Amino acid sequence: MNRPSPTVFIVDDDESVRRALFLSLSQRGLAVKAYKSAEVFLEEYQPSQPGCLLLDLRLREMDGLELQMQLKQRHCDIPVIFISGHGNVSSSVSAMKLGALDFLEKPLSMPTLLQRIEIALQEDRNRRHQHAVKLEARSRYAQLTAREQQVMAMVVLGLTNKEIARQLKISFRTVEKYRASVMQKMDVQNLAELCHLSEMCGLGEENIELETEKADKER
Amino acid sequence: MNRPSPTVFIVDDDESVRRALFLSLSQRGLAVKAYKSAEVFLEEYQPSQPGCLLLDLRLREMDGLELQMQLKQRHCDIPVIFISGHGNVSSSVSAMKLGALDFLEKPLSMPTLLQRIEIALQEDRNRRHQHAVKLEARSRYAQLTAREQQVMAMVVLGLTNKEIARQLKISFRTVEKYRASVMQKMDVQNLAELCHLSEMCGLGEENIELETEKADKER
DNA sequence: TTTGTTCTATGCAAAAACACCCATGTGTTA
DNA sequence: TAACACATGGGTGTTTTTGCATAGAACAAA
Repeated sequence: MNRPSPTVFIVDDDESVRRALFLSLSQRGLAVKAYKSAEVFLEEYQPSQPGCLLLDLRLREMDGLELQMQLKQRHCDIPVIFISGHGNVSSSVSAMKLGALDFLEKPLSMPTLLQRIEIALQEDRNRRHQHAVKLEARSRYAQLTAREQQVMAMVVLGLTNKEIARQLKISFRTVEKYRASVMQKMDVQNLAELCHLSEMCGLGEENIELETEKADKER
Repeated sequence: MNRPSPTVFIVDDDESVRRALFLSLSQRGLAVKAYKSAEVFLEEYQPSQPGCLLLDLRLREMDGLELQMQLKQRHCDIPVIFISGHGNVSSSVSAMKLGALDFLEKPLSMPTLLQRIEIALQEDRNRRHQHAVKLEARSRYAQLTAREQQVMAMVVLGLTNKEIARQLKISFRTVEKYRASVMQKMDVQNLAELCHLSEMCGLGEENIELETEKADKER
């Protein structure tokens, strides 16, 4: 697989700004792509492409905040640096509350911008790594059968095979079987790793419904 | 133990603003305490006191951002709502990056303010709950002996007693003993719970140093 | 219809964890 | 010195987990 190099995406409706940024950033060895509107960017952007987004607050049709929300809705968590000529406090606070990494005002100081871009690209690497780990675990989890998912959820809660068997009203030995399948399919060597994976990726919280433990006498 | 009711702390150097806010908020049944400077607040504030902080950006000596940083340094994570008469984008962005919950501009809309205060108080409850859980776990962890902490770290990584024994160059039986102590002192019933606790509270990542597993032949 | 997957159940044996009991040596502290 | 906490080792026995092998019933897909 080829690793695309991180790209600085620019969305600004001012042609001269786009050109200036494009030149300065390219000159420093960064890959740059510029768009004149949020709509065009949304159309073309591939979430698999690593990078960060320099986003102008005020745009013709869809404005910067709206684009940010759209990206959020589509679960694109590319780091966003807002850039604004006539930004006010209210919009900058909204942007930050929505998760923007930074909010810079024109005229831009090139050293500052470059530094923030560095931070944003690093943040992107971190997020992508986290995301990859999560995806990998989720894909393995998806390969478990319904029963196996149930058993896994209970195992991670610390129930013993016998307790699980009672809850599910199946044989103790059958639970052992499922448990072994889970360990194999999730590709973990021990309970601790399974717990770790489960916590990291928030797996299995949905399909458990425990009875309230009536008589624990019969073992 | 008596549960102090959540308090809205106000730090503003304008006497009339303090009085106005005090009155409006008290009227709505909120406990309010007002301070005329960051210094006085820092002096009097007890981190154990639940609530939120309405903080004026511009103050005479220490300004709002400086106070926010001071609080952060002292690990007080009281939710902060900034209030500013002549705030600019740059300071509002700094405040948000430092973790402020919100940043409102004067003149204040009372319904908005009340709504944000509600959010802040809820956030405070959440943070305090999290913090209490963490403290409880950490205090139990602190009662473990050095050896027990080492063993716990390895157990949570999924090592078996035999593997741990090899790493620490002590007897397998001794490890069993430590492991049992850990489970008892940490007050958990099974490995899953211990892992959960450890992940939640970031315990034990410091005192492990594993060898690189040379020959696994001798068991 | 055959093939494949899933859910179910069981037998057997080894490994691991857990729960009691015991003891020794080495410090620190009252 | 006596009491105490800690690290260390061991005995014995139970419970739990794990690995491997077998196998029937239900159901869906080829």
